[in-house]
Amino acid sequence: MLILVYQHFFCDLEEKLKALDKYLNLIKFISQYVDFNEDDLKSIYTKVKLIQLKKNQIFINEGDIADKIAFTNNGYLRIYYNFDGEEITRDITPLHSFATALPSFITQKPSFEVISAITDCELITIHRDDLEFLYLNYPKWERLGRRIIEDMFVESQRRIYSFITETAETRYKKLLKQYPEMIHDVPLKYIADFLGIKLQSLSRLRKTIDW
Amino acid sequence: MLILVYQHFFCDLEEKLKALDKYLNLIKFISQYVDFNEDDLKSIYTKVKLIQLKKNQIFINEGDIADKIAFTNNGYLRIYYNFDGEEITRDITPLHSFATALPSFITQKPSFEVISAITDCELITIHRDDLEFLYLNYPKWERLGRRIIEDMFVESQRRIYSFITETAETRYKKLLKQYPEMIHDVPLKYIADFLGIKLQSLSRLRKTIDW
DNA sequence: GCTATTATTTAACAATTGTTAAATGGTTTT
DNA sequence: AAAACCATTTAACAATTGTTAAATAATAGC
Repeated sequence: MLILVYQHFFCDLEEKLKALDKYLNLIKFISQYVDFNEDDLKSIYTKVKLIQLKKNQIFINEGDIADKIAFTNNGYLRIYYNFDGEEITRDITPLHSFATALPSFITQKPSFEVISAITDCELITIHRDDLEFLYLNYPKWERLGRRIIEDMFVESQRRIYSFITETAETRYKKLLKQYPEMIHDVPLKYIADFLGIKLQSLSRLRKTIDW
Repeated sequence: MLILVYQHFFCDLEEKLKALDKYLNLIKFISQYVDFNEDDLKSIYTKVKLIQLKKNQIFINEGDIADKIAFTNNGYLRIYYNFDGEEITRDITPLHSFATALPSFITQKPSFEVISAITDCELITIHRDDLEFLYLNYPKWERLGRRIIEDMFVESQRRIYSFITETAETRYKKLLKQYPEMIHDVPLKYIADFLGIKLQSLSRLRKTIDW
């Protein structure tokens, strides 16, 4: 089905190949949720933008009004905020997932959260107005948005369970198991934050793990 | 606006008053998100069911396939699962909010989570099929669903920040501040779970708090 | 390659939270 | 009212995590 969509979607070969290269991950991700035909996909094709971020470059800054969402085509983003003079990383986006500073995106008030690139990143972005346009004009897109955020909520709840029931060591082991490549690209200080412990505690914990 | 809707919505006085009594909280909640007219509201009026739960009665059990969502018209629900022979409470629903075992509700697989009544509860419930019907036939409902779950996600992320940056004492103080009435109706063991600490630790912490 | 910078580790000690077990207090049932 | 049950507190000790400070390792810039 996915292949079929692809074949009909892009008219000429060159464009087809270029788009395949660029948007395959996004289309794969979307197709998990809603069964899109070529017209549905066309509706987004003109709306999205492909951007590159260098390591440590900021996608959404503190005080910005978040007006775009990113899909990580490549690389890792982190979401953090400044707390007591320190940066507290709340989330590290897995490859091929969505991120924005949602409180600001929803309310259109200045963001307290910052989103920046841990590694060099390639992002597929869509502007809030365009997304809103899709939501209002294509019920399927609204449905897609709802389903994606539902899954993000469930994952978030799973993480809360892990804070309640698991030790930091267990959380670390499970993170490694779930995202084994992450450890190569993401500095430990961000991972420590994500796990809810201090960098030094993570380091100590890593030393004493018996696998 | 809300009043206006009400006036047009219900034809005869008796029905109007009864419904006002029953569904006011729900309609208030919904109206925060989407501007509904009387027709929109009518679309739900025939779909929802009002049910009463006694204290400790179960709304969705482990192994059930979650096929309904609850709005807490009155009383407190808790969401927990059985972990290592113990019940781990992940969430306590505030008054006038939605709850379901979402992973099961989404996937239609047996629920690992249990939802039960902490106090006597009055719930407004809607069946999954009916909600699905509303989603598919009324874009506004899909929109409502998306916006509610977005807010739930944001709240969930806020809680993750609190696990990362705050001590249990701070989390407890903030909970008291946010939901001062909760402490009267909800046993401390559930609150301890919610905060991610043991009952005994919460008790110790309560003793040493300097306000 | 050398230097400066950043990332990670190490260690000693402090604070917080968990564990176990028992006591106290409150409610419900009989 | 007494008994049984559940909720909460208390306490001693254990385990985990935080704090501070420094050493070592790795990386980036020159």
